Amino acid sequence: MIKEKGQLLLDYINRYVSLTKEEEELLLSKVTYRAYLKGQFIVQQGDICKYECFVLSGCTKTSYIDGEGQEHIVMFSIEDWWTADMGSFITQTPADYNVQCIEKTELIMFSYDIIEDLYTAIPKLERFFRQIIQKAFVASQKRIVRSFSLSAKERYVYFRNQYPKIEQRIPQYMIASYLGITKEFLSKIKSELISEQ
Amino acid sequence: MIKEKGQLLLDYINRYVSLTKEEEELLLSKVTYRAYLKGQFIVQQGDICKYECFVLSGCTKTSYIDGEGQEHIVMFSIEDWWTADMGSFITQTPADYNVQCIEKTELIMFSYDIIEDLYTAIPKLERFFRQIIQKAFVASQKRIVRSFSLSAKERYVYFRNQYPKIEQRIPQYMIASYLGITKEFLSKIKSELISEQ
DNA sequence: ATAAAAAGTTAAACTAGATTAACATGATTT
DNA sequence: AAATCATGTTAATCTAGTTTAACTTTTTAT
Repeated sequence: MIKEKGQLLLDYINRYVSLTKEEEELLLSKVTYRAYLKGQFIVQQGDICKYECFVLSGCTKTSYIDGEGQEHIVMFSIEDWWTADMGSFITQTPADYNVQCIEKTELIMFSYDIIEDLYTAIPKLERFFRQIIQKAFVASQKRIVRSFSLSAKERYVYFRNQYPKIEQRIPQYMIASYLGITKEFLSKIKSELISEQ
Repeated sequence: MIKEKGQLLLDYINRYVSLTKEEEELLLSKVTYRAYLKGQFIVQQGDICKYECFVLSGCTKTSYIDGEGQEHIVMFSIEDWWTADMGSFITQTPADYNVQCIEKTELIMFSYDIIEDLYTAIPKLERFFRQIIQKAFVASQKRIVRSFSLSAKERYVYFRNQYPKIEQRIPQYMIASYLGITKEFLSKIKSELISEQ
């Protein structure tokens, strides 16, 4: 299974660094393939997050339940992206977030216990992860900027343009949560956008 | 100069990885010490950001000027932290942010042209930067969560508790900008907090 | 096919925070 | 010491987005 599915991961990694055949084999021998059903949790708030996961197919949401029991979605992860509670993973302390599948989702999982060995055996992976985390950090900073320099409507239009494929696959109330607004207000925004042209 | 000032940087790095004496010397021979005056810019919106900077002393703000000419502060960096426009640095494209000193500030600068050589010569640095960027990413995600699950007053109280030292050093209108509110509203929040007890 | 549950819509009343504007205090320069 | 400029305050008015609640549409399960 991992042989067959692993190629997608290798292709992805090789966009950043070039692994030798031996390194590729070693890597695939250390990671785990797993499929989750829609609704299943990869991480639950309070768990110790044991895995960094590469998404082969499907979609997950990373969310936070606040004091009033309200869910706030922090990110979606689709094919060719990563999912985990990074904070919990790197410190091995209880997770702040839930990671839940909103479609049937296939993952390749890097466990905490083996990732250090992998870094030692394949130093290029350290570079690879540094690069993708740098990109994730930059994206996260840009999201903060958008959250205070754009109105809700502008953020929605930005989201729709940036992630046209995601929008089709996700219920609207989750998009509202990701944008930091209520589902009612998103509904209003959408009807305004329609009547605008 | 770098000999004398560099020890702070080495101490910081050695909290994450252990460098040999030779690696320490090589590192210090490749980086640059520089002092900026209050008000000077390290990066200006539109520049290509050439340096990742470690802050030895002083304080910088990283901010964004929006379409209406409003400044939005994305982060402050003080002693023992980093400053740059990471997005511009990693892609060598024009910066979205200004990085400006709000005090006299001493830096150690890692230039884009030498950092790749350093990674090659000292692979441990790759690990070091991976680790600090992971931490920065986690902090950035947490800030997004706070921005939509806390009120302005709660965010201010959080900031005050989290960064008591920074608050004293920074004009209030910059704190308001960082919190994503107007200076007038922060003023109101402060007077409410005083009358509350 | 039907019922039940989940997701989306609309509209009225409300509130956190913005805007405007006038004033107060403090710091810097001459 | 006065003048200027940057920073901070207060209060009235306004608005983007929330809340509540009733209703409609779509999806899922039986």
